[in-house]
Formats: sequence, structure tokens, C-alpha cells
Amino acid sequence: MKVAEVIVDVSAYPIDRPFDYLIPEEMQELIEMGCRVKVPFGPRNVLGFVTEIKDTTEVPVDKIKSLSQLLDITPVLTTEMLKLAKWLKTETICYEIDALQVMLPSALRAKYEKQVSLLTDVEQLPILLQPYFQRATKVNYKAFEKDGMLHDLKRAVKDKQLVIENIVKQKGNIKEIRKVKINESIETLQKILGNISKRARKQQQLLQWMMNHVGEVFDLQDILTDTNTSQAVLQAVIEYGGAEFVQEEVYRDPFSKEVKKTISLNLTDEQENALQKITNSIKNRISETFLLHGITGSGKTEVYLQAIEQCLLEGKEAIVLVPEISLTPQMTDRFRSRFGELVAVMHSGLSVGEKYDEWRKIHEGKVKVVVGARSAVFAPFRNVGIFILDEEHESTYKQEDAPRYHARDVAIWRSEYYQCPVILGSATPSLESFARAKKNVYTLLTLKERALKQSLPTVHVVDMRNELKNGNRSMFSESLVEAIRTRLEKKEQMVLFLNRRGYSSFVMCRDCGTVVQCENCDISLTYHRSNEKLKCHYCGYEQRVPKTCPQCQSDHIRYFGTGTQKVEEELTKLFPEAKVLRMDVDTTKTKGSHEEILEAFGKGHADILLGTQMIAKGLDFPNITLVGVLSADTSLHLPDFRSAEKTFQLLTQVSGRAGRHQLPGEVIIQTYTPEHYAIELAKEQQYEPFYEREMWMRHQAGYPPYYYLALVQISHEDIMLASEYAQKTVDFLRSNLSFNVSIIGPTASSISRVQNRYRYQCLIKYKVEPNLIETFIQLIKLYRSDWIKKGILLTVDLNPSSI
DNA sequence: AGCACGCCGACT
DNA sequence: GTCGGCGTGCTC
Repeated sequence: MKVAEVIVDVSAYPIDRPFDYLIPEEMQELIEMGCRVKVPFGPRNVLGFVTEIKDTTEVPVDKIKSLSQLLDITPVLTTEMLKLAKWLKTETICYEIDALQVMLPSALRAKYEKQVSLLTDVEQLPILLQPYFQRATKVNYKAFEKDGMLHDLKRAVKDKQLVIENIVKQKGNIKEIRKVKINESIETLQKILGNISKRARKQQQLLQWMMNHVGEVFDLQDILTDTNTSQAVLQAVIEYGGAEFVQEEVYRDPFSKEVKKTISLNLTDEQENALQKITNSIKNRISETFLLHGITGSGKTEVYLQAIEQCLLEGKEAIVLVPEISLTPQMTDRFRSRFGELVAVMHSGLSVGEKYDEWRKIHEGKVKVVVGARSAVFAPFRNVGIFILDEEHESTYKQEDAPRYHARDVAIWRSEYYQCPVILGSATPSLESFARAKKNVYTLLTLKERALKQSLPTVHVVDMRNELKNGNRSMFSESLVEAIRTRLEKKEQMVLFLNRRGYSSFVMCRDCGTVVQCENCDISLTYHRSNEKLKCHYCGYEQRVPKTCPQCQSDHIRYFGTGTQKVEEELTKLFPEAKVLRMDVDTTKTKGSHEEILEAFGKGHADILLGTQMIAKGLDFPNITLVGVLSADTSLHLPDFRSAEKTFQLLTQVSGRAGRHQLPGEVIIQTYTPEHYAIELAKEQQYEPFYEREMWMRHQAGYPPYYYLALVQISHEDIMLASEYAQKTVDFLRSNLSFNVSIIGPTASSISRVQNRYRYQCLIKYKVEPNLIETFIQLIKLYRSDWIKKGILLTVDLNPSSI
């Protein structure tokens, strides 16, 4: 007897364990752990993953069922990943199935459809149902749902005229193109040539050519142009058996352009020293985590590239993570130009099919290097030699929904499995990582000087309160206007940075002060000029701009705040001659628009690049000599303990965009609070003093890295129930956790209502609490077995990226 | 989660 | 007597 343990594709608490299935005879040779299978589960069919193969089972014979289909001949998950999923499950408190799914491209996930099949003759069906089965005996269930025919359908099912079947489909497919394969035997071709009509001159010509290419495979079009024949001629030859159409699997090409090959650059002593330590750990198979702290422009990427080169020499693979796709074009170009065809990319900008193809290149061993966003940390290599996280401090490395994993933790776990190094690179490391480096948990590598010996840009901080006193009410200070003007005259480029969060434009009534709010969420709607609409950034709700105030009917209603659109308008008013490129969520909606805008700017098609945080990092153009930060305060006053850290990082990052090449750079930071340490120290680009200062603050307030955090969120449509269960949660935690743990809350979340649900949260701070995970599991059990029925939604996020 | 089953009130 | 509403329980 052969039995498979299967984790089925159902995210629910009582299902979160393996189920045993008998393996049918015909699958026994092929099946392996990590394969996907189709299984009957209760009344339906679902997809599942084989996690174990064994010879016995405890399940009584009358209960056990058999696998219905094997979906993979080669497993899609390695045994490493099955182990990793178990770890993720306990580490982030998620369902095992969610942990497994997150490692695969969405193309491999199941799509469930219900299908209605005919059991009798069409004529015997009720008249109303007959039209559906005129052409086919199987019809999609949705068709009946749409027409409101479910009653009639149900009756026909009862009468055994129809059956409803659950079918499982794969979401994405391998792209195939039709090619032409020339017959392998020259004799056959000769025979055909002898048999065809003497008048068929084109066919003879084609056959002659084919005899020089026996057994080869060509694109249809290539044959036609090469032999100067038409498709009709080829068709005839194919009918005689001279060639055949074949389907060939192809990879979709996510790279829009070619890149030039580059070779290793000479390293500075600092870089060389860092590289030595990393390669030492690759060669000696040591799982060691390095924190590569290098100021902007110090050439971290070159160190990555050469470390990867070492890796490839050792016959191993490399996984490189970058925070966002905005970074990817320039970053991936650098990797592709060094490693060419050996690079796969993985980011959210790719289509489902493209992601699947990139994944397959990795899975099939066609590539050795992957450059990608967070989920690329699961790239299915089998012999990884290095993990690299660039811009290690970025919060995008933490997934916000289940499984709530941090890419850094996964990388470190995998590096222990492969006995290889992890490189965390940043100009402004997260406090957590820097603290670990100081405690020698990570090995600190420092790059203090810029690779091309350029000086750091001069940074000026402008106190906007003085501007206001002097009667300047615009969003541009006098010094910024002056700086822009001189750059325009000198034909140099500049970047203007606007942190949109919290300050996007809203619509307010000047008489009663009412701000137009979202119907579903307690948040003001954002004004979008492009389509004259108000939009909610949380739930996507849209409405037209009202002509009169909804509260007091006054028509003194108008726009406030500074969105990028408004800045652009003012900018063109002040400098009509300047060419401005705007980069924000609106202008980068379509695929590839990111690259287009950056490329246009790189080619000098504009003087000013204006954008939100997405332009803060990565871009590296020689002609940028001015960076302006319109309002440094916005991120400083967010209700989050990391706001100072975030602001410091952001300012340092944007400042690093200026003067990266020959021309010296200047940075102008506008703020209402110039005395804040995050701004003062960012001005001087002083990481360590900032670190010391911020660590002291964290120590005082009991935040990471001194304490660990866990965030429990509770929401319900009814505010009373939400608050009641939030209190219950806190009571439960208080009675189960020790006194060393501080439990803060319940408090209403900063945006108290989202999508018509009232949100509460409580924050848990702890140092060591062996009981913690178990207590959360108990809390979740309580929630899943009881509270969930009342409509409560509860989530636990260990080490949240923001609160 | 998603589905069947079964109990109960409303309506032909 | 039948239909369909929703609470309950199970899934190898």
C-alpha cells in the first residue's frame, strides 16, 4: 500500500493538517514529495501538495480516498521548501497551505470552476434549460448563475438530468508556439521529390532546401522567407509528409531591451576587503550574515556583482532581492549586463505568464542568478551560494498579509540550509540590523568612501516657518526657486521629491471646514485632477467632485494640500520654460511606464523629475545636480515609532541621488521642524550619531530593537462588537502572558474605519516570552472556533513593519 | 472555506 | 405537502 500525505488548498483551521490518500497504481512510479495533486475533498475536488509518501495509514478503509490526478512529473517544491513551509507556519502563525502557495508563482495555483454536465438527451430537459445544451454537453455554472436559472438547475440535478462538477484548472500555461520540423529521413524527402508533379516547381525548390536541413526545427516565417515560397507550398509538402508542425515551449521575454556586456570594475580597498570576507564565507561554506553598510555611491552593487561571480565559479546560484520594481530596471540591467542570459527577474510588474516563465527558468536550472522583489527569496534553486538583500531597511521586505514573513528571516533560514552567506546592504541600515551587527550577530562591513571619490552633496535645510513669516505662502522656498532657476540656466537636471502620504490633496469647504470623506473608511478622499474625481486610497471608492458642500451647501468648496499634480501646476507657472516629468501612481499605472519615464529623464528629455517616494532610491543619472525635498515633515509625524528612522532613511536616500558623477550635487530640504534630530543628522549624513540617538529613544519608549513587538488587529462592522472583542483579546493575553510583557490597548487604529469595518488594535512588547507563540495559537484557536462566526476579523502580526 | 444535511416556518 | 431559509458539522 502506498499512501500520500497531502496538504489541501483550503485555508481553514480544522483543515490545516495533512490528509492521507491512497496512491493509485499508475501514479506510484512517478509521484514524489512536493508534487501537486488533484484530490476529492468532501463533496468537491481541490488541489493539494504531497508532503510525505508512506506505506501505512491510520485512516480506516471506509474513509480513505485515492488521489485523482498527478499534476507534476517533477515536483514543484523541493524538500527544502516543504521544511521551510513548516517553519513559516510556526514562525508567522499561518496555514501551511498559505506558506506553500507563497513559494510558487500564481500560475501554478488552482482555479476552481463549476461545470454542469448533461446526463440525458437535450429534449428531456425542461424547456428553459434546453438552450444551454444546444452546442455542448458541458456548460459553465456561471452562465446559469448570471441568468438566475439556479432554481431550475437544482431541480434538474435532483431529477438526475444534470450534474454539477467541481473542476480544478491551472491558472497559467506554458506558452507554446507552432514551429515546423523537417522530416528526419533524407530518403523520405527524396521519395516525395520523386513523386510530386514536375510542374510543382516551388515544391521541388522547397524540398531541395529541406534536404540540407534534415530533422531541423524552424519558425514558419523563416522557412518561407529563406526559400522564397508561400505557406500554400509548405502546406502541400507537409501533407506529403516532408515536414510537420510541432509545438515548442518558449519563455516569454520580460526584458524590453538589450544590454551591453560589462566586466568587473576595479575595487577600492574597502570594497576589496568586504568582498574578501564574503568570498571566504562562500568558499568555506559558512552561513554568515553580513551587514554591508556603505554610504550612497560607495559601490555596494559592484561588491554584490563580484561576490556573485565567485559564487558562479563555485558552481552555485545567487538570489538578489531589491525592494521595489522602481529600482528593478536599473538594477536588473546591471546584473544582466554582467551575467547575461544567466539572470532571471521576478517582480510584480510581470504578467502571470512571465512570472511563471522566469520561475521555470530557475526551476529547470536554466539560470543561475535571480534578481527580484520579496517573493524571489523563495526562488527554487537547489545549490544557493549567496543571498543578497539590497536596501535591507526597506519595509517592503515584510509581507503585509498571510504569511506575514520577512524576506530577511527567510534568507537567513535558507542560508543555514545551504551553509552560505547572506549580505544585507544599506546606506541606512535598520536599527535592528545595525544593533545585531554591533552585537556581532551579523558581521559588519563598512564602506565609508564613495567609489569614484566624489564628495557628498552639500545639504541645505530651509526653515519653512521663516518663509511664511516673510510672506511666501507657496510650497517653494526662495532658495529652492533660486536653485531651480540656476540649474535650468545651466541645463542641469534635478529631482523634486514630494512625500505624499498624509498630505495628498483633499477637498474642503471654506465655510464650515468639512473635508469630503470616504463613505466606507474614515479617511479623506484624494483629489485626482486627471479625471476630476475624488478617490479613496484605502478601498478604491470613487466619486465626482461635489459642486457644493455636502454639509452646509456652500459653494465655497475647493482643493487643498499638495499632490504631485498641484506641484506640477505651480512649477510650470513659476518656470514655464521647464520640462517636467511627473512620476507617481497615476503616471505609472500602465506596464513599463516606469522604465519609460526614467529612460526619458535619463536621455535628458526633461529638466525636472517630480515624484513621490518611488523616485527616492536607485536612480543614478550623471546630470542630476539638485535634489529638492518639498516637505520633510510629512513622514516625521506619522503615528509610528519608526517615523524618525523612516524620515532619516528617506532624506539620506534622496540626497544620495545628487552629484553621483563629475558634477557636484546640492540638496535642499524644506521643513517646518529643522531642529529635529532626524533632519539635522540627515543633513550631515551622519548615520552612527543618528543610530545612537534613535536607539536611546527606542530604549526610553520600549520599542525595537530593545523589545520585540506583536500587533493584534481586531475589526468588525459594528463598532461596539469590535471594541468588545478587542477588550476580550487584551484580557485573554493579560491572563496568559507573564508580567514582563506589556500589553498596550485596545486602541482604535489610526484610520479607525476601513471598508466599513471598525478597527482596533493592541500592541504587545516583550523581550523573552517562551509562552508567546503558544498563547497566540490559543488566541487564534479561540477566534477561529467562536469569534469568527460573529463576524470578527482578527490578525496577529509578529514583528510588524509599522503600527 | 465550502458544501451537504436537516430542522423549521411560510406559502401553494 | 413542498420550498427554501440558515444553523451545524465534516472533509482522508
